[in-house]
Amino acid sequence: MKSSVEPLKARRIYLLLRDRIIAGDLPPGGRLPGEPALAAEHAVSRVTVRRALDLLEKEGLVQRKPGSGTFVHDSRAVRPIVADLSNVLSHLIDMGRSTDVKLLSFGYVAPPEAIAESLGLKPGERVQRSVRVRLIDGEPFSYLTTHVPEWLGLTYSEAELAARPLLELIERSGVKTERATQAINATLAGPEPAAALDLEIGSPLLTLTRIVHDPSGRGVEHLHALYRPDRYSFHMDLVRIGDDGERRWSPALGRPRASDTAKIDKNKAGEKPTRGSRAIKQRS
Amino acid sequence: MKSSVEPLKARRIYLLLRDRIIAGDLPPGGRLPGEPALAAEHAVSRVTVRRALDLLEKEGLVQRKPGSGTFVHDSRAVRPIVADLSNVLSHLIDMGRSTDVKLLSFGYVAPPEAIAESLGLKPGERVQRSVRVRLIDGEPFSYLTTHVPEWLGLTYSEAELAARPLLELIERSGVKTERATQAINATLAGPEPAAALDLEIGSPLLTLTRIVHDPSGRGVEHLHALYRPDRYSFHMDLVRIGDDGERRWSPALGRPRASDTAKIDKNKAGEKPTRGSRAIKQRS
DNA sequence: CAAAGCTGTATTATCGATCATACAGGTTCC
DNA sequence: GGAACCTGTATGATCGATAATACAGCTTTG
Repeated sequence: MKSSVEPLKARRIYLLLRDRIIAGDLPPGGRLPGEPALAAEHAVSRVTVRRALDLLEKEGLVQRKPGSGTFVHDSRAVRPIVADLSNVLSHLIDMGRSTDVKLLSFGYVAPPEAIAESLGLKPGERVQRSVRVRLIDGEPFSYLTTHVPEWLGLTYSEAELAARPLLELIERSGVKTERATQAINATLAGPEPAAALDLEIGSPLLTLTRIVHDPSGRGVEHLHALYRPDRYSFHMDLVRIGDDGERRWSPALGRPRASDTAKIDKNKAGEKPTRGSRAIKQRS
Repeated sequence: MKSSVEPLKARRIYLLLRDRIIAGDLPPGGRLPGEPALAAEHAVSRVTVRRALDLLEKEGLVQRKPGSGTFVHDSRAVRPIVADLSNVLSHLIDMGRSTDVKLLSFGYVAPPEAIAESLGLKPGERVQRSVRVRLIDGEPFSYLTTHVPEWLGLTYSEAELAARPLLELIERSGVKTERATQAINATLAGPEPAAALDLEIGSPLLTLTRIVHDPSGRGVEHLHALYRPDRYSFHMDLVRIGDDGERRWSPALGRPRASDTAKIDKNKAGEKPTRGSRAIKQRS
């Protein structure tokens, strides 16, 4: 299998430029540095820069004008979904966007040690492992791997997992969930997540690891979520707390404010604002 | 300038394996899949897998035993620093670790449009831009770019910025800061952050963008922070809120608990990804 | 108009990552 | 002991991304 050697320097430049565009660092409509300048900046040949720009153009992020320059295309194509800290997407649903879940894998396995430890399992105990992909408007944006102790996983079926939020199933079994800890980090896309999220291997991803505990402190769910950063990000409002000598911030609680939800998806179908429709809150 | 073509497939596999090890997916002390298996899994030749393992071994993350296998080195290598939501590092300092700040760049410039907008600046207004790197125990872990309206930036000197927290300087000028919004995301390291954080270009990074407002809602600081995910991550405790039909989480307030702070970075692992000089050959 | 800068296009050459293959020598386990 | 793993090592060939260079045609600017 000879397979292809991918254009990696070029792709990297593509990704970097793409990031800057999405981040708004390069103003929409503005001109980016000339090809020779970019070549020098990244210490590559102009040919390579050219290939990166080809990709950007093919994705519609950029428009080239011969003799003039290369410009950031106005229609800001990609704006991330906004989620608050608790990872709630309900306001998305309120806005009439459809989310969907695909179950990629389901089964009972021996857990990796780190997961066994975080769930407080005894050696030898097995877990239910599931991998799901969440879509919004048909596009995948998150890749969820969950591990649940076997005794708990057996209280629901594969079909139920595909259809209903895991947390709901857990509670249905009588387990109370009141506390959780989570960590947010970044990583690179491996082969499976890349395929599921429609990304290149090596693309950056946001990660969220959450461990849910029942009132006794026992771990009942281990969630590992990977998010496409161009389609998802965490937002939060902060307020100052502590005495004025102390420079501390604290998350502002309460429902997402109007200004937050307003940021969602600017140009995509300016639907009616906040229809109090029924909620199919899907979440994990 | 021919310069080198980097071993990119190999490096990618290296990064992916490294991630899995750090994440604890591959249990410390455990054996990883054989070289032929890894080669098949990533659809590359064994030689390439080998190169990835060479890097892991050189960093001490892995130990190879001829005839037996390749094992995850026990000394739990790199534990990220834990920060709570408000991005407070004070507990680190409490623990006797030394943090340091290096000022890389300081000046007054015309802001990118996105920043001007977020700070609510009038067209033509200039901003003070600074780039700083934060170190812990001598190792860089975050790359901070701040933009402050010119009128505010002029109230302190470059030397003061290098020595004192920006927020303190802002308050000293009489501006009150009570609210902020922030977003967390992921991206890839560009040339400058990569150099400053001692990373390869294309490494994954955690990003934090925070905009601080004064009581009138005027933006007074735009902070863009990049974090090395192997040295820094966000942690938080969550509690359930809402009526029981509602599956919502809310961050638990209060100071970081002991169990959190205990997780901080155990032993420092070494060696930057060596990879020769190449690259940053600025030829402006 | 003319200079300067830009993108489009073409050609040639190089170099190194990667592949495919083979064999040596150690370990594990039955 | 011996089969079946594993890592270590060596080899030659390939192939494609990248570099270097040159020139065309267009646009902008003074």
